[in-house]
Order: sequence, then C-alpha cells, then structure tokens
Amino acid sequence: MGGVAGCNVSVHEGSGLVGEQPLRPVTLADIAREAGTSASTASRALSGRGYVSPLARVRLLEAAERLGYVPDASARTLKQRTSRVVGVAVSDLGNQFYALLAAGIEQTLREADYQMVLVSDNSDRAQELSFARTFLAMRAAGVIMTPADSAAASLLARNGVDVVEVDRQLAEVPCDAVVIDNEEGGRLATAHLLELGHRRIGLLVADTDWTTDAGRLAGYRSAHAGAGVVVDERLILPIAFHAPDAEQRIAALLDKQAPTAIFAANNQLAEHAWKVLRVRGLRLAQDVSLVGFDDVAWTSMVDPGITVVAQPTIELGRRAAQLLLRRIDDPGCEPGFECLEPTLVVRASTAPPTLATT
Amino acid sequence: MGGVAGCNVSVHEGSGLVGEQPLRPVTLADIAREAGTSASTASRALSGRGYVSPLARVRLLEAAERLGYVPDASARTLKQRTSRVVGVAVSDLGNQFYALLAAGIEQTLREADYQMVLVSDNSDRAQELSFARTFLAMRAAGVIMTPADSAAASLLARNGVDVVEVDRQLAEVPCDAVVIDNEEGGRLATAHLLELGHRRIGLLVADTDWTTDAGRLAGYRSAHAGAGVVVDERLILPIAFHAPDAEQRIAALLDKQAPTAIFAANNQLAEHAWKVLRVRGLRLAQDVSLVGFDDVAWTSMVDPGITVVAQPTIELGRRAAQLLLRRIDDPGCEPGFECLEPTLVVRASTAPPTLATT
DNA sequence: CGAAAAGATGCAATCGTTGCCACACCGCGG
DNA sequence: CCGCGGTGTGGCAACGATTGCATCTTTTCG
Repeated sequence: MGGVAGCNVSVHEGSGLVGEQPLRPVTLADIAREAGTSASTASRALSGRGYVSPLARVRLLEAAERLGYVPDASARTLKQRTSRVVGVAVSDLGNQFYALLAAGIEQTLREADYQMVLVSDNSDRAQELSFARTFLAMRAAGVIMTPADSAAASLLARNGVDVVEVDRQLAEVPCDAVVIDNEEGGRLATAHLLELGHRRIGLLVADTDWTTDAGRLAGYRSAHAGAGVVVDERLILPIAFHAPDAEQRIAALLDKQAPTAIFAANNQLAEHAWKVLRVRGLRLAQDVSLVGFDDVAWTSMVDPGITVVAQPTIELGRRAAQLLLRRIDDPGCEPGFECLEPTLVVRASTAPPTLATT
Repeated sequence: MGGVAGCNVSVHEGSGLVGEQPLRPVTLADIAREAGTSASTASRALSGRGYVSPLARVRLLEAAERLGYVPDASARTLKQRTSRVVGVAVSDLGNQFYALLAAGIEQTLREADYQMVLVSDNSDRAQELSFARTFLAMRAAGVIMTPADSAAASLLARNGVDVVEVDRQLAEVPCDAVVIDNEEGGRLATAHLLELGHRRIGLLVADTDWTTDAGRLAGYRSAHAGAGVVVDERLILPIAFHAPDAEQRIAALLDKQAPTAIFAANNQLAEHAWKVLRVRGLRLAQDVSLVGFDDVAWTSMVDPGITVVAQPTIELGRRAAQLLLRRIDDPGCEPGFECLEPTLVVRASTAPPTLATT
C-alpha cells in the first residue's frame, strides 16, 4: 500500500488525500499511464482477455484500485454493441403482483450481474412501444415484459433484442415465455365451488384479450363442462382495469343473477368483490362463497380467510429472467416455454350453498 | 408516404417490406446518406439544436421515420458524459412500502423522460456500494436511494453524481433528502394510545441506526414525556429485519411485560404483532390495542381494522424524483430537504385498556 | 454597393473501451 | 543460424453521436 513512493507524484490531479473533485472520471488511459503501460494492456489486464505479463497485471490492478477506476459502461456498450441492462416492462408497479414479479426478475438478474431497467406501462400500447424504443436505444441485452400488445415484442425482435413474455403471451414472433397455467387455475377454483354444490357461480374477469383472462375463463367453462353444469352466460362479468364502476357492477351482478358463489379472477377483482360483500353485510361462506386468484397478503389475514388460487409469483419472475439469461448465453436455442402450476389454497370463504337452487 | 420512389433503392440492406434482420441498427450516418446530407446536419435536425434548413429537416425527419432510426443511447452518453438513467436502490422490493416508493419514483421519472434502473440491496452495505459503482459506470444522471450506509452516497457524490436520500437520511455529504416526519408519526401513535388511557405501551421497532426508527422511538418517548408518563425501558423491543424469532420475542414481550397496547413501528412488525395476537386468541382493542406504522392494504381489511400511522408513500417517491430532477436542472441549488407529514388513521384496533394498571 | 450578420453545412475531433494487427522479444529444433 | 511458435506489448481504428470551427451562401442594412 503506497509502497511505491513515486506513485502519487505521477497523478496529475490531486486525487489522493483530500478526496475533492476528481470530476473527470478515471479512465483506462489514466491507469495505464500510472502503471507505465498502454491502454490496450490495461484493458487486457482488467478484462482478463489476452496476454498480460503477471507483473503488468498486478501493477495495473493496483493502479486501478488506487485510483478508484470504474469502467465506463457506455463506452463498453458502444464498442461491444450490447449492454448489461435488461429492460423490464410491467403493467402496474403499484399492484403487488407485478411488484413481486419484478422482485423475482431483479433478484435473478442481479445474481448474473445484469441491471434491471424497470418501467410501468399501464398496459398502454403507446407507452409500451415507446419503452421498446428506449430499450432498443439502450442496447438492452434483452427485455422481459408483461405484454399488452404484440407490436413492442415485434419491434424488439426485429432489431435482434431477445424478448421474454411473462404472465401473458401474445407475441406474434417466436419468443420465450413463462406463464401460469391459467386454465388449470380457473378449473381448480371453479371445480372447488362446484364440488361444494354451487351451481350459480359468478365469474369476475378482466375485460382484456389476454391469455390470463381467457385461460381462467376457459378453466371456468371446462370445470362446468366436467361437472355437467350448463353455464349461465349472464354470470360472467368482464370488468375493465381500474373501471370506476367496478363495485357497482359487482353489486348489480349479485342482485340480478343471485350467484351463490363468486370467482374473482385477479387480485383486484377479489378485493372489489370482498368489499362489496362486506358493505352489503353478506357473510362469506355462509351467504356467498368467494374464491380469488393470486394469494396476496390480505387474503390470509381477513376473517374468514379467502380461498384463492395461489401463483408462484416470484418464481415466475425468476424463471423469466433465467429464460432470458439462457437465451443471451445461447442465442440459437429453441424458444422456451414454461407453464407453472397454480395451487388451490382452501380457506374459510368457501362452503356449500345454504339454499341450493336446482 | 413512400412518395420518393428511389428511397428504397438507396437502402443498402433490405429493410423495407420483409422486415427481416436489419441486424445492424440504423445509424445517423445512414439517415444522413438517405437524405443526402452529412451526419452533423442529421444530428442537428433530430436533436433540434443549431441551424438546419426546413427542407433538410423534413427530409431527415422522414428518413429517420422511414428507416426506423433509434439513437444509440450509449454513444450519446459517451459523448455527453451523462445519461438519462437514474439509479434507484431500495431495501426490499418485495415489501409493499418500497414497491410503492419505487412506483412513485418511476412515474415521475418517466414523465420527465428518464429511465429507472431499480435494484434491491437488502440493506446490505457491500451490495449498496457495488450498486453505487454500477450507477457510476452507467454515468447515471442521479441516484435515489434508501440508504443503509453512508459510503455509497459519499462515493457517488465524490464522483459528481447527484444523490437523493429517501425515507431515511444518513449521508455524511450534503445531499437532497425527503423523509417522513417519523418523530411526529411516533408521537401521533403513542399519544393516541396514551389518551385512551394506556400506560404500558410496548414498542416494536426495527433494530437499526436509521433515522426512521430513531425518529419513531423519539416520538414514542416524546409523547410519554408530554403526558408525564415514565417509559418502562423493558417495553421497548428492537427487532432485526427478517429475524426468524421475531414472533417469539413479541410473544415474550406480551408475557413478561404485560403491555396493554402495542405500537409496531413498521409494516412488517405490525404484521408479526397481529399474527401473534391472533394466535394467542387475544382480541384486538378489547384485550390489547395495536397501532401500526404504514397504511398497507391488509390493515383496513382485517376485522377489526388496524389503527395506523399512514405515510404518503407514493408521494414520497414522487418528491424524491422531483428533487433529483430539480438538481439535475440546477446543479448549484441548495440541498433540498422535505419532510412529509404522516397522519393517524384511527380504526378499531385501539380502545381504552380494560384493566387499567396504576 | 459593400460589409457585416445570419443562415446552413460539412469536417474532424472527441468521448472511453476494445480488438485487430504488427512488432518485438524469448528459446528451441532443424 | 534461420525461422518458428509462444508471449507480451503498443498503435490504431473502430463503435455512433455530438459539437466547435471553418467555410460558404444568403440576407440585411447603412
């Protein structure tokens, strides 16, 4: 440490003790000069590629350490035409589901020394496309998204950026994807209610053309078919995200269709349904059964606890990141598709109907 | 559109209809050639700086549009020595509080056309420092962090990167900060319980040296002092984050110190306390009162609802981002400090003690 | 009418890193 | 002793956008 007396002298700017304004960042050329080599050699020593004598290596490493060298990511990206950032676009960071998804992604990326650029696009096509352009501009190593539209994925793929779709699937280009088995989830929830004896099961589902909602709806139908029960279409209520009248419409469904149970196909709708039931003074399980989708915290804390279809949310994020890392590592590999299984968590919000109708 | 017949001809690679592998991204030089100008003029036209004739401008704009030009962020960053990304480091993305904080930050940054690089550092000093280096390498325009240690902020500040501390404050360098008035929050919660007649109020607080916990503790003491009540130090229980024995220790506190009320100074501890009380069959309000800190979703959904000190979490994030944007805009301005006021939300988990001791 | 100002453009250098290429050593086998 | 691989090393040209400067053209105005 500081053994070479001359070292400080050769530093052009007083960078040592006072710690004031290096301002101009330390470059490779600086540490090369410091160690008496060329920039090329410095680059080789620090990146570990190519021949460098042991002596030069330690000198350079020491110099880099001493001067606090931090390689310039943009220069590297410019030269190598790819960066270590991964773009991640989710629908709504404020929603616990997407936050956990992002947490899972970030964790895995971090372990592989990639950075996550996270944006929340409100499921807006224009914003999604704009973010795709941004990720393109950053020369992102890849992009993970919960897609709202196929245009973004197409744009990215066309420009050679790897895309992983997570939670939903709607790309028109071949691409990696990891989703939940939504149909199975819908089936689990619905079959559970059917087995309890319910015959009029209201379905609250997001009003989208996404695979998540389509899958859950399909599961709902399939469970009915399996049980030989005809679905009354009026029991199916599509509700747009953030619809201001969501709770009124749920209330109307309760009034007009007299369901004995409700299957709310996402965590928001479950919350809405729960609130409507509470406001109306309807007792869960006794008066109306309720099944939610996505095991968010409150469902196990309220009394009675809510029966839900649990998704491995963080794992979903991790898998998506793993899929992307695999593709970065081996760009030629077959598009991967993973489908994680949801599980039914039975709590106290479901019970046989009190007055069984036909 | 496509009026100039020759335009496709001059494109060297078939980029038009087939949409297959442009592979090499479109550069400024490409669109300059396409429009018959130099790259300099193209740059001026697209960036809007400097003289460009109207004719050249439209030609270049059209060419850029037609070829799908996306400026290379790394080249721009390299040249301008600053990027449009803002590094954000929070303690734990899986915690709703930090997720919402990040959501608020992202929203504001997005509106100003900045990107958020989000990392979750687990309050680990080493990780935090490593991220600071990464942000440095990316030439981040600024960094927003919930700090765990002062080293990261110092490193960044020393290298000319603007730092905003959010939620907590512990930088040794002058820097912008936005926090909650934790002392007031602690006081609100404690005073509420004291007014109800409680004299033995257990305090669950994170075992850190952060300003959040110190502030809440100070508020707890200050409220006692204001009411002329002496604090029994044995009622104060510091619990480390993710301590596996958190609930056992809370149970022990209940057993040994017989508090008539509990003030849990963060959302995790509130959840732990709530669970312990439930497991023990203790009725909220009637047997033990409970006040939480941070109005997360479940607190208003459980029965009885939990009285909490609510923080404007998203707003906290927004303000932090605004502070950073202001500083980027005017690097010389005085370090800003904002302190947002928490509010007490009284629900049904608090009531006068049944058996008033002393 | 001529000079100065404004308008418009291109050249070339620059940002920091990487990687190709050439060169310079070394010892060794032919 | 020549050449040949194996080692090290430095020079130089990229990567793609920006920008100061020089150049050239057009106005404008005294």
